[in-house]
Amino acid sequence: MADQLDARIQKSQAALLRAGMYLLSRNQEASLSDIAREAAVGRSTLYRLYDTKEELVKAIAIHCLQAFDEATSHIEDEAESGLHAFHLMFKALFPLSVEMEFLMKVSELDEEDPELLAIFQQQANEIRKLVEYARAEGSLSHDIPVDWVVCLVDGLFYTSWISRREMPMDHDALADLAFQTFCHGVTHR
Amino acid sequence: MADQLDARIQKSQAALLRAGMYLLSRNQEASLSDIAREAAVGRSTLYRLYDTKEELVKAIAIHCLQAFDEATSHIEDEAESGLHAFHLMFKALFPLSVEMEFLMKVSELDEEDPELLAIFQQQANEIRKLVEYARAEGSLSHDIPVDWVVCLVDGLFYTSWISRREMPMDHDALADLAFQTFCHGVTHR
DNA sequence: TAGATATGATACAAATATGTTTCATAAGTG
DNA sequence: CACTTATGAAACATATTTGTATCATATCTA
Repeated sequence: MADQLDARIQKSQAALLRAGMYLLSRNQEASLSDIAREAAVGRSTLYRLYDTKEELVKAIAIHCLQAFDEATSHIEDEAESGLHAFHLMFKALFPLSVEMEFLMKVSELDEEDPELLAIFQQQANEIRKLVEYARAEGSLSHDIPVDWVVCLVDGLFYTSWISRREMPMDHDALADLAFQTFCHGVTHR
Repeated sequence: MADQLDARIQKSQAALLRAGMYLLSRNQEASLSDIAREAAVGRSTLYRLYDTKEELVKAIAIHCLQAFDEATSHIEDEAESGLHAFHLMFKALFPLSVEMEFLMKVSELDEEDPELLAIFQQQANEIRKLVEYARAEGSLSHDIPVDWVVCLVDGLFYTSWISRREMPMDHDALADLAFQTFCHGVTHR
């Protein structure tokens, strides 16, 4: 059960996923020609590996979600509390800013494909479970709805990647800021 | 100096701005045919009033920014403190969710046009001034950078409009939630 | 090394979007 | 009401993009 794929295919696929993620996250209207050029791969090869544009987008999205899963898989074991899990999550996911940006844009666009939708919802559900755990733990204020907290997590992801355009900052420091904001807001105590 | 514009032009323009704002905020790839159809206006008329697609987008963006200015103009007088101004701002701007969504998407896309860029930066600057005022007032924590707070405001706008997709909620209640989060985060005190 | 297979270049077809022009008709204006 | 002007429909040209097919060449595998 070694890798069944030709080395050339693996290389092309990796290059296309990377280029597609990069270009499409910056500009949804990027063409397949653009992506092939950025990947330094012939346009024919792109169409050979992905029948349609949708298929490429889906492959990239799945790739991003896998990266997320890998980056967060350790949290379950390491987290000492529900709140701590959020801190670890910010630290784990902020470095994946390109993946984050891509998924944010695609998740708005691609509401047709049931397969993708299922993965998105699964991802959202994991955050929701985290929120509910922290709430049950007594860490979260009770007059704040679970739904809002779930959205706030996404909102802090968004905050972090727009802030990286303005202030060049360490991913880790950004995660600390987001976590502090999440817990206590930004006012003087 | 009465309105120099024919009533028909005014009506067409208003319909096109509205339809364009609506469709483009949901899907950046909406075509001019789509927009004309949504506006119940002939495609020829669209091209007569806006030479290019860029011009239409710019007109919509300016329209949105004007709406923002109008909605927030009262804050300067009414705000009793720097923090209170943020609360008023959330209350004033959250109802403009379509305008907000449009501007967020366009501001990422349209980084060429200097005129638009200038308006965006002016808008961002007003938020920055608000943040700096609140900081000088002693309301904001000193170990949190001004840049982060500025981005957080945008992030809470984002949070609010994704939350409206999941939980149907009053704009006003949403603004309260955002303000509370801004001030104290979401943890139990 | 020999055979299998992925690749890039090219040409091609079809669909779609942008932008222009024309003209009879409808609507506002004075 | 008479006149001016905006409108919608249609035809048209152009550019871009998607997707397919072919074929000589380069690269991997066994």
